[in-house]
Amino acid sequence: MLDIRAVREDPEGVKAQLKTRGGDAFGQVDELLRCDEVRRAAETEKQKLQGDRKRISKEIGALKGKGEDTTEIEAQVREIGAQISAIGRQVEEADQKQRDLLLSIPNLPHAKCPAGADETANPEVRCWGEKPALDGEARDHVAIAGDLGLLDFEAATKISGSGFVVFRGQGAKLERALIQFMLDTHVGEHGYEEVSPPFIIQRECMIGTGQLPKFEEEAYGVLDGEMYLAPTAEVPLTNLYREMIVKAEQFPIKVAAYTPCFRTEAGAAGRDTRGIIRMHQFDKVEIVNIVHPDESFAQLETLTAEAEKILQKLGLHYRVIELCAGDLGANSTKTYDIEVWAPGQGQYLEVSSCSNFVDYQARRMGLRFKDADGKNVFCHTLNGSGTALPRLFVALLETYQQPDGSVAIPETLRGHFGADKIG
RNA sequence: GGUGAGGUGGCUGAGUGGUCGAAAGCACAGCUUUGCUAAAGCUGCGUACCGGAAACGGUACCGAGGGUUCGAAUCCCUCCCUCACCGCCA
Repeated sequence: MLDIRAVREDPEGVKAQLKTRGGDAFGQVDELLRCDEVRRAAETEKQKLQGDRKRISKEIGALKGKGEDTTEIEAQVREIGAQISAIGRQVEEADQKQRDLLLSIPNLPHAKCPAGADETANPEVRCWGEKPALDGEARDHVAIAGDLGLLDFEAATKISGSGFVVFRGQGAKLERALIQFMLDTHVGEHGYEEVSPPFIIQRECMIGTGQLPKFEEEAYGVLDGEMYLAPTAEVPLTNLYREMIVKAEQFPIKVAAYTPCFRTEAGAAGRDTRGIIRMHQFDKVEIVNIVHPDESFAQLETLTAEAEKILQKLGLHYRVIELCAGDLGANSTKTYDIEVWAPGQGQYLEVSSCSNFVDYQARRMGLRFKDADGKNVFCHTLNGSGTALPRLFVALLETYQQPDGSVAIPETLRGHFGADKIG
């Protein structure tokens, strides 16, 4: 949510920044400002009337104490009361409209955000490792896992339909080992607090982190839309601090969690249909930071490095790209995507998206801290996948496949997995 | 799910339908004094919004939302949450 004061102060600047995203969000700015003006005028009028009522009502009390007749003056207040409820409705209406607009206007891309309309314009920031030299043809994870009995698509379809998968045997164990390995890394080496949150989420929290109201169709609702299945642990983790005034000494707050993630993938039908690259339910370890506003951009570098560390430890080749303005998520001001190389796909797969939301989420959820002057100021929030599991699983299988059909387990994972190969 | 008790400022905790944004204590901040591993006194100390360049002024907020009333923390209704006991259950 943008700061209405900031929008009031520099409407043209805000519009210009929104324009870099493409789309038509900038058009809502004028509507927002009109609404703001109406709202404030009505608010001022209402407050004046309330002041009158308060004052005169007190007089009535005093007069009655003296036993005087107050019939006439009571009628006067009754009239003011009617005016207050009339103007009060206007205030409410304008208030609601303004809030709706503010909740749907995306964040401003940061000043140096690369220009561009879509993912083809995302610049590569850095690259780690090299594409593995495989003996023979690169098979894809579906073939590899099929031979080893790691994934069961038919069973998943029977249970839940398309877009789901059952991990079986060593596959299920590998999934579990990866979760453990990633959490251990973030908690043990990067100083995160480990969290195990609920997966069913209140609507207010989904609004807080920005999944709603804009992306309703992407979330699984339960209980008639009162609750939602978590689309990412970002939602419960960040909302841990909703409606709170944290202490500046707590910065940086670092929390990590494993959760399954549920997404309808509305609008993505037909994309990435082979294998487990795009699922309605997938596992992910998420890392969330809450920091002082002065620190957030530096912290984004740290957080991204922490996510990269997972891939480095597993010896997986990857690249980091920065999202251009046109590809940037609605809530984010700056995002790095980490893409791991998957030899069987012949392409890089996004396994992590690391974003700085500045105060956009904090303002939505009322997450503040007391600054040096004792003022309540909105924190900055960041998050990143650390990392998404199915695609990591794909990269692992395809990178470490052996000519004999087995899959080697990288050194760093053997402790968690309990073996040095599958098959 | 049932029954009972509660939800007041950072915490504890008073509160009569009108002078209550709310006593008192604690905590916290500043000042003063005496001095020494502290004490006493004084002062200040909620949040949001509106107006204002600012100083400051105003309005609202006593779990949430409705209602009664000229006027509600205080009366009525609904809901939520917490605690206790009971029932059920992984």
